[in-house]
Amino acid sequence: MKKPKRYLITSALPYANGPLHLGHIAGAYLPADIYVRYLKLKDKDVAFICGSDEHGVPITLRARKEGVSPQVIVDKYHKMIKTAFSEFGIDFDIYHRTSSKLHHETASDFFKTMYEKGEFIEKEEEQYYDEKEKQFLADRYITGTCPKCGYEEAYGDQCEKCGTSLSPKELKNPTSRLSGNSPILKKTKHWYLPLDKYQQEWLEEWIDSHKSNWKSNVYGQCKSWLNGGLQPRAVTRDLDWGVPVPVEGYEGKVLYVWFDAPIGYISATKAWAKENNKNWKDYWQSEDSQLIHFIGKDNIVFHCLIFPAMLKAHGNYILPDNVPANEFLNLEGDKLSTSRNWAVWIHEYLHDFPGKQDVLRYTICANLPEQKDNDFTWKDFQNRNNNELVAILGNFINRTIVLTHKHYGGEVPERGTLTDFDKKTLAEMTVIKKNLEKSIESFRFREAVKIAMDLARLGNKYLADTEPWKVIKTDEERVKTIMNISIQISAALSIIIEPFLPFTADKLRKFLNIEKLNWDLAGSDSIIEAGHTINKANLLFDKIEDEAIEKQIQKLMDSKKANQAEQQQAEPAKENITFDDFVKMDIRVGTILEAERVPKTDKLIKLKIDTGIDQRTVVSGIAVDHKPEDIIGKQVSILVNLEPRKIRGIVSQGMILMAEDASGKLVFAVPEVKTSNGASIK
RNA sequence: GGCGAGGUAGCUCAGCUGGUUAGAGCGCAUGAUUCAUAAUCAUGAGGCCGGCGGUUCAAGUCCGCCUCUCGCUACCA
Repeated sequence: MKKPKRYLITSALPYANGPLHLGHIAGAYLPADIYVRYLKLKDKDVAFICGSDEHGVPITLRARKEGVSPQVIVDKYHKMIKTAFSEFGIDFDIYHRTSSKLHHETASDFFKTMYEKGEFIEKEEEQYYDEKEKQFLADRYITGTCPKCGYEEAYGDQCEKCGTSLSPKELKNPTSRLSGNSPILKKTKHWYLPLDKYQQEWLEEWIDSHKSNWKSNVYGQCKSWLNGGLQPRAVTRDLDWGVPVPVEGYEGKVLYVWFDAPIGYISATKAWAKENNKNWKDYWQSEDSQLIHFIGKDNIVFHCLIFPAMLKAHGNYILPDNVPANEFLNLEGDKLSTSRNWAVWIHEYLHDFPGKQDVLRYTICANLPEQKDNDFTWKDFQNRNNNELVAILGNFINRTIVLTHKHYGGEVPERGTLTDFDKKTLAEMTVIKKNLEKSIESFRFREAVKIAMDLARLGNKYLADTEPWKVIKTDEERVKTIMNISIQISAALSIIIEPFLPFTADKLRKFLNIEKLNWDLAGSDSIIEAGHTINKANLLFDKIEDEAIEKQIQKLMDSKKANQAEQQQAEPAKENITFDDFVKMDIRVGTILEAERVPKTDKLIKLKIDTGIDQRTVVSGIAVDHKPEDIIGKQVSILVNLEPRKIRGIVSQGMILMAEDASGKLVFAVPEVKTSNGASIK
């Protein structure tokens, strides 16, 4: 493949609804930053683009809950996220935002072009409308009684109590969360992106063409979606927070956030180009540019299927050359979770470990979930620091600088005749540089960072084998050569660690008293000339003691405890009902006569129950905790006058009463001693 | 249940289109060494490459079945 003239690198836009954590960094930001720093060291023309995704319903809901405008929410998190990135050394060329005017214009124009080309399908449907607030209601803006479990606070898209996904029209007694009134059904028009059509026309073929150069997890995910058959996807929705739909007569509609967010890459590029006297079209609309999206696996469908479909439908745009999505990073064996506070927050890390950005960058990089989910532990963080950064890299630099000062007052000595071992070592440097390039260019960053450390290992080995501290007593000339070469290795290190450890590289350059050097110099055997004076060194890395690590682990244990406490807290009682309401329920004692798993389901068991009144079939979602053969003959409590319901094609007549704890474990609610079938429970 | 990704040394992972005694880092053991933050260097121990069957002269690598983990999805009143 021909070399691209310029690179357009994007990292997933973080949602401006919470702070950044470890998982974000590992997924989309650190790999991108490493890649970009590498390209820039090679003097490539690169635009590294990111920004906050500031639209969408969760932000409006949070705003409403906190009694402020959505803008206040996004301003807060945008600033927080931007600061965290910048302090952590994730060096975007621009960190833009989708609430900006430029973005609104860009997204609006993008839609308009597609609209005028007739790319969209129009559909008119009935949707709930709040007459008082004069607006259509997004799914999350409607609550009502869940048709399945009777929970009264179910949302329009999902019942939080029973987990069922719903559509607003299924809710009983729908209520607007805006005004508290009952909404009415009103016709509304929306535009859809015909992904099914694109799939047939070119999308599937295009994905297939990337089978060999995309990562298997990425390609596999795409195929999974394509096999399921893509469906037209609504581009617009009725909401007041977002980019307004630029069609006359359709005020009060905005672009769906999935549509407007990726356009954020384009608007951010425009903003950057303007500030830097560049032409944004060179990056987005020129075939000799290469577009790469760095994302986490949750974003694969948007960046590999939907956004390319948008770009192609719009016309003129290039499509991504690669989408190196990472899997997920876990923390101490558990999934990262914002709501459960199971995370390492970047702003907290920066506070707890000042000046140690590179230690975390290194640990994350060495553990990047490139092929599969991976685990971050604080113990590993400490080990990586103490046994690798301190012992191998920091130590080599320190040895070299101390020796140079001890014998030569900090002046780089002349090199004499090279021995075979010298030559071999210098040749090895070149090999390391080449391997490193190969790894980075194929997005294998954990391998890359290991190779970079190999250069420091090479340095330590060189010193151990040449023993300058011994040779100085017998052959002073020889030691000059040894130290000269050690200095060259140190200088090469200052270059090749820059993508991974930019803060350390900077420190090292100060020790060596040099400027930032071009990548290709790393393969040279004389980066620093003899006679150059280096500075005195302090330490590149400090040891991290057990206490610091224990403190972090304790922090996590505390949030685990807090979560458990929250889980154990019983839910508040439901609204009072009358005795009449209660007696409407006919609960009986019954005996399980037969039990068998419902095929092709995980949870369902089909039961035959003797209720005393009759024998009937009940389907129950208990297979996770109970085996069919264990429960035959068991007495249970059964609600017998529940409306029959078809589940997986089987008519279920009634409901077995179960006690469910916070973890979801189910146990039977049964009579204390055996009693007769049909006995009434009241 | 369907789809996708994984299951390789104590731990974290490489092993590309099948080819000589299966690799790395950390950890562990032994030895060497002192310029260096008790850091470094060398050597070594440690693997029925999740299980079973098949294709092949040859399989960690290809095919089938099973099993476990993760994700998406269906199901749960």
